[in-house]
Amino acid sequence: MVPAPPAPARGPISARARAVTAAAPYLEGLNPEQRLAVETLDGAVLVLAGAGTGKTRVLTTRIGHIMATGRARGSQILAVTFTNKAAREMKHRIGALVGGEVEGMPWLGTFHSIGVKILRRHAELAGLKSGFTILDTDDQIRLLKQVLDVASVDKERWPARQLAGLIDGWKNRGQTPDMVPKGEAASFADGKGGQLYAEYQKRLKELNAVDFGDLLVECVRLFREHPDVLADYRSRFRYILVDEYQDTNTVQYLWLKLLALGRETPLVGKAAGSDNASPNVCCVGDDDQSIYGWRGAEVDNILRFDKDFPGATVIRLERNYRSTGHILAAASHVIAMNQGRLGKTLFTDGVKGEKVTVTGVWDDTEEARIVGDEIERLRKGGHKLNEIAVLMRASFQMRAFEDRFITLGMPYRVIGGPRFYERAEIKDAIAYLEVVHNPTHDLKFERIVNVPKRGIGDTTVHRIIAHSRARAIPLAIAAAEMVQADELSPKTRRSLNDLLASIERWRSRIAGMRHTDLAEMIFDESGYTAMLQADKSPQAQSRLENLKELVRFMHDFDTLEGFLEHVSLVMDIDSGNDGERVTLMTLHAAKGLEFDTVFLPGWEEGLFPHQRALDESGLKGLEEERRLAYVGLTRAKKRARVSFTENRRTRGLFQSATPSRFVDELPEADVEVIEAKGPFSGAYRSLGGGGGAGGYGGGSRFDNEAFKSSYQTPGWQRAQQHSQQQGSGPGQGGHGHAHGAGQGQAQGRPGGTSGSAYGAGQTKRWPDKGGARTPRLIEGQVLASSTGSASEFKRGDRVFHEKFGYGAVSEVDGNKLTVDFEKAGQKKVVDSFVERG
DNA sequence: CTTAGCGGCCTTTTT
DNA sequence: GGCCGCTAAG
Repeated sequence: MVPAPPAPARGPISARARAVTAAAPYLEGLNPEQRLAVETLDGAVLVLAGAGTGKTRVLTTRIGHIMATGRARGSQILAVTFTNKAAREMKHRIGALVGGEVEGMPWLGTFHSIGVKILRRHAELAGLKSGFTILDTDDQIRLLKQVLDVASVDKERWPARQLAGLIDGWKNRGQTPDMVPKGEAASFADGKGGQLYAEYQKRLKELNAVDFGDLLVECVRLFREHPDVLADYRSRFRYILVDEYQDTNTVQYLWLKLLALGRETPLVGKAAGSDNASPNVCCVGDDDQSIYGWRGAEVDNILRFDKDFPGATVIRLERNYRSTGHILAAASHVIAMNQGRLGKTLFTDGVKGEKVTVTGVWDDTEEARIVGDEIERLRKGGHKLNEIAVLMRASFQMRAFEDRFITLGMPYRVIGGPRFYERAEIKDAIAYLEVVHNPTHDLKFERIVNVPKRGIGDTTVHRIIAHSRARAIPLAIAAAEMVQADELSPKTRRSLNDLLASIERWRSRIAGMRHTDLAEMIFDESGYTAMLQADKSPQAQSRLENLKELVRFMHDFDTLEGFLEHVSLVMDIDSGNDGERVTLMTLHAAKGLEFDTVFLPGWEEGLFPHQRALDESGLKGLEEERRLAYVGLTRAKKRARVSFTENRRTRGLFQSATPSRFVDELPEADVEVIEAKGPFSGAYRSLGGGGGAGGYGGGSRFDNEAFKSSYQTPGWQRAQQHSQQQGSGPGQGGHGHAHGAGQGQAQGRPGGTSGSAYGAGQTKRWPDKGGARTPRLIEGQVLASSTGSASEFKRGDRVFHEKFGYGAVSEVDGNKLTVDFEKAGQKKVVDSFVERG
């Protein structure tokens, strides 16, 4: 049911608020709805903020307003976000608003960071010691493996990962081992699922550790079991604000309800306003942008807000300040196909702007090519590369774009690859630091005990673990005891002893030297740096760089301890990633961002909507996929470019694809069909042309029939011939090597190489250079022959490339090089992307 | 203890 | 087609 439109602010509240307004410049420039959202301070408020309607501004202004009106001090406001990034942004903006640092808001943070804060204060009540450690996903898996071992579960059939997923899911729903539904608990390891979960929790307690899920589950338990503690927080938090409410999962929801209402169920049938606990809770979100159902988010939370908080004020922000008319209309039309939504109608006063374009192409290579060409064109027209993004459904799609951009010399950055703290070398490094800081951190100890390899293998580790279990002591102590005894072979014994001695030695230096120097010392003396230096693989270099980056980052902290506390929670680093670059990322990663021009490739059935979402979640899954389409479109300020391929390469082989149903859901009036200008566009062109001008003659414009028939056209056949020639042609064969998805290259190239090395205006375009020089046109080659400047490299030079590693130059053409990479095969690259190897 | 080779998996991802 | 994780051989 769609809640009634918001009633205007009433009585004394508005009067009071208005009185303030005169002296509150921050309220100026807000539209009426935004202002209402800022000024409705009493009771529960749900702000439905459509894409680009000024959500963050409302949230931050509201906080500023609460403080400015003296209703509460910063320390009495609880403001939760999902990501550290969002928390940072909010802090920053409130700071700008209030003028000054936001030291006064200790309770602004992520659900998890606030959860830790609360748990640390009452650790004993939660059955923990105050210095408990927080396990990351890696530690979690490690621990689960041990649990599976002890229970002698076949790890082949029942991987620890899967159990981790299940436990995560249970924790997301706030279920402790005894609360897990029997059927579900039985679904793992022949009915042992529940037991294993219980065992895992027991081990966590023994280790004085919690995982991410526990930060909330344990908090909820604390609140339930200790009403006095809950009451304390309830009186402390006069105002509660929640960002991205549509993304909350069940524990977060319970957590909030306990804090806001003091109980988990709303008063049924009671007059809402009479509840003098008066939860001043304000949730901001957009049901249409709920795209995290698969990791436990419950859209229902936002859909039933007014049932949880009877009498809640619902305010809709529908005035969009981001996108031009056609884009907004297209997005709205698509999202309107969804059933379960609260319903909003976004509008804009701005210009209609350009229509959303739809282009069908032959395959992913051509798709990347037309996108690259268009970006080239836009850049020449003065478009900022930072204002361009390519948003895709799945990360494997990025490959084609990266390849193409490298060929073009187009600077790009990838967001959402493996993040900094997820890289193996960083985890190793942090594990060392953690062990030095706290030698009883068993999982970290286990991680580094044989990295770099020092002859302490699985058997030894297992014996240490067994010993530590038997005596209920930490691994490091167990190891020390075993070194004293004659348990181990002399070699192992010595090696282990050296390690333990080193740890002690480093530990004794904590107080005496700068933590950054200590870190360097540790990486050096442990042999870790030496290991990377000895590593000839192409990634080793950037790994060393990452370590340096880590040490640089440590400078921001005063102590080792401070640094470690930070990283256990914040798996994120703000690295200077500046410079003009095109952004490549997934649709998920794009939520909350905006760009002038947005490319949306891969709109094909099976990929988007993703087949798996459909199979596993049916209509619900489809609607979430549709919301993803909505999120994608609404990222665009001025230009949105949708494309789909007719042939998608999956698992190495080509499969013909059908355009996404979402393409058909775009409203005719706001869309323009564009022909691909490449040589492979025959099929689509025939469709667009054959279907009548515009191609919108009712029914599906892109359905299978149309495509089937187009397969007979000359264009298609030509294209097919082409692709066959290409497939076997030189320079194409290299496709598919060495991408090493996520090998620390996630940032694209490091600074230094500049896109400007690639002279604009020198590019000759398809297809004018036809068969004159080569019978087959191989992409990249035309470009390769067209640049004037001579390269500093010559045939036979050995070079190093950030992404492809080492190789030898086999051909030089202007500033384009053909290089035979040792690992990656033959690639064409721009010389500015390589250095002498 | 290390390394090579084989088999299974393959959407999205924060804390 | 490629990567990760595990197992079995050296």
